[in-house]
Amino acid sequence: MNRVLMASRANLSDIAKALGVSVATVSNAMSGKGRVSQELGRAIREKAKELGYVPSLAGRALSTGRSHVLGLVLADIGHPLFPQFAQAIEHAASEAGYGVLIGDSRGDVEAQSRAIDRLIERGADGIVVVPRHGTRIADIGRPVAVIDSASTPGNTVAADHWNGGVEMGRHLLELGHRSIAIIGLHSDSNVQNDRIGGIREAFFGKGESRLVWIGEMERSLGSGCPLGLVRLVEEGVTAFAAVSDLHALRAITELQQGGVSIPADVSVTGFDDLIWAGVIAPSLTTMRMNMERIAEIAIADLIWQIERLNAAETAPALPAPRHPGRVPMQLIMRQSSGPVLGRSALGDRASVHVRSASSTATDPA
Amino acid sequence: MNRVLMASRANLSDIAKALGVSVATVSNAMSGKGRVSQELGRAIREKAKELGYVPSLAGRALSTGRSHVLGLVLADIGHPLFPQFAQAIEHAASEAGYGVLIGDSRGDVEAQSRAIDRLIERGADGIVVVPRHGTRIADIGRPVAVIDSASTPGNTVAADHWNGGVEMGRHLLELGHRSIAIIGLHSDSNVQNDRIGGIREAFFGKGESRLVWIGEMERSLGSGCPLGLVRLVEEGVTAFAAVSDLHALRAITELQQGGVSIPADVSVTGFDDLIWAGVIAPSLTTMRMNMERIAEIAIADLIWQIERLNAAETAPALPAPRHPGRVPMQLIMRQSSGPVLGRSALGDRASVHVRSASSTATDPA
DNA sequence: CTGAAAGCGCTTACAG
DNA sequence: CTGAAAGCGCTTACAG
Repeated sequence: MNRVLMASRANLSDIAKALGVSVATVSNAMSGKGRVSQELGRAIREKAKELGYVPSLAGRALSTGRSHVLGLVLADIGHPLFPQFAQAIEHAASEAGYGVLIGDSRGDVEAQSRAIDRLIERGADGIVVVPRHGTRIADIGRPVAVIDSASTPGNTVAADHWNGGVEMGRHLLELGHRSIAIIGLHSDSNVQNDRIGGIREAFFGKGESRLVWIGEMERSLGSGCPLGLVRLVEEGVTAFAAVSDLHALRAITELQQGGVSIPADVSVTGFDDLIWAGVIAPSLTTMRMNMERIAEIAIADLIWQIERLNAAETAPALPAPRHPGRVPMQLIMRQSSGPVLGRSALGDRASVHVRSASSTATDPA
Repeated sequence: MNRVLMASRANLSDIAKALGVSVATVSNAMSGKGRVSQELGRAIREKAKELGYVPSLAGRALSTGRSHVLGLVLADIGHPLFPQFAQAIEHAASEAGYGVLIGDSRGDVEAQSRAIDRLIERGADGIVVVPRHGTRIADIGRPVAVIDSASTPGNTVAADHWNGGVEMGRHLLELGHRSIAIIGLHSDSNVQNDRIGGIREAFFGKGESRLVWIGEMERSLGSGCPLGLVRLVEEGVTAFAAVSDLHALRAITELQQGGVSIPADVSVTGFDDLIWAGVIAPSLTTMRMNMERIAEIAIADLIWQIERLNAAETAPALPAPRHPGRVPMQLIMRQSSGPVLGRSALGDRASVHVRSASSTATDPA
């Protein structure tokens, strides 16, 4: 019989009975709200531990109207950055006593709203959204924290992509590069636009930068098509600044396959410090977001919104949390970016080694 | 006043009042359980829609003792495979009416149990675990589905890693390869061991395969160290079969940097079809898991366990779901693996091009 | 076919 | 400082 009791979880009422007090008192003691005498409080907590008491979130949720669960919606859960986000958000939320429910919009804009709706129906108190490029989050009648870029209207917090771009540009300038190609996917991403804007700002008046849009090339040549980077090298480009490590990886392999050596012949840099950045050869110089900090701020902001909602007119308005909307990025210098060497002869050298896969690339126009 | 009512969500009681019936009947009509007359049922559902009724999961959870939330715990949420898992699990769970709460064990074995505990405290009805290499999941007194490898005790469902290995081995044999190197991380992963075992089985008596353990090399040379693959090519290896696309990527870049051309000089293959497999140059031949199917089966099994728990002695025992513990993998042939060409001269050719980063690699012993 | 009632586990004013 | 009571929204036997 004892076993039977052990099997089903103890609840407040069990503790109350065991101690001959009321559940209200037990509840107060556990939450530290209503004042309970020191000794009774201690006795209750002890008994709770003894019985292996675990509060029922469902019961609490029902009476407080708050689930202590947050939703996390990403434009594309399949994106290689998702793990970093998920890990950081989960950690920050967990520290604050919240669980994280995932929603997937599979890269589909319309599905994004449905994912958010589902999360809300599931009772999420608030939602963290890393929106799809060019999407605007509608008012969903519940707290939302948007992580995108400072230039996105309604953005809550994000890495300082623009300045990250500036720093990356400066890094390349310091290495002696004066003609670079910036590689992006498409122009409707605020994050990419900011990074690109920053790089160009750094180069303004000090060197020239041209743009390679992968998305456009793929639209005509098909996914995974060569980007024609070797030709750019022949034209004098000495560095490729990709706005994502994924594109940087693509550039590195295409260049290597074309016989261009990195960083001896050209430099390549990326963004985000994705999983492979440290292990490919050469290892990739990249610009990393401070996910921990971003997640912390997003969660703090969300929780503030949630609590303000609960406080309503009762308490004096909670002061809005002061936080920077932009969190600095960090340059991780690795092997793929190096000083400009004697590259004048490179054009010839590269063309000699060019092999089919990349040499057949049409113009990067 | 109408607005006020709209603002706070409608509940069963609102519907009941509006129609002059009892909440029990409304509940029955909505769930389709107790029999309710056709017309009343229709009227109720109509009114529910009109009022924008969204059931309260908290209320339901409290009365049924089931949260309809599942936990997803991965050894390492930072693993590049996590997005695939998360997406597939989220989808399958969502189809079955369950939400997915994420837990992160940050690659730490002990943290894995704590992550599971936290998820349970949050009320998860069951847990999907993709365990850390070499970990055994303790009985947590709640339904669990383990996704690892068929050779893991207690495994619920997984890709057929062994056979995937066999198929990959055959693919390489068909291309004419007779001497290959298999690249793995470390030997305490069942998944890796199965994949390796399969490849070796295919090669048994038909060619030779040697093993490169990245983990061991890194322990002595540091993370991201060169793997000495060019030397292996000089010794006659014509193909590298990595048990993960991450290692394949490392191999490809190291070989390319060393002046070895892929697939003209050697073939490289991977596993998992990670995000970059299709876009690097050359694109990567790999073996893909059927995540959708695996997730479906894991979720179905989990839900069966959950329902059996509820049914208890009442109903006749639910028949256990019949499912294959091993889901076939699929070979994705891309450019990185090709037929063996005249490679006799390769040894010299490669050594000529070798550059510092990889040429200084010590023995892969 | 429909409804009254109890209960899931917790919190929160309100009395004492 | 402590407790009795109501209520959060739903479900589930059990009557009618």
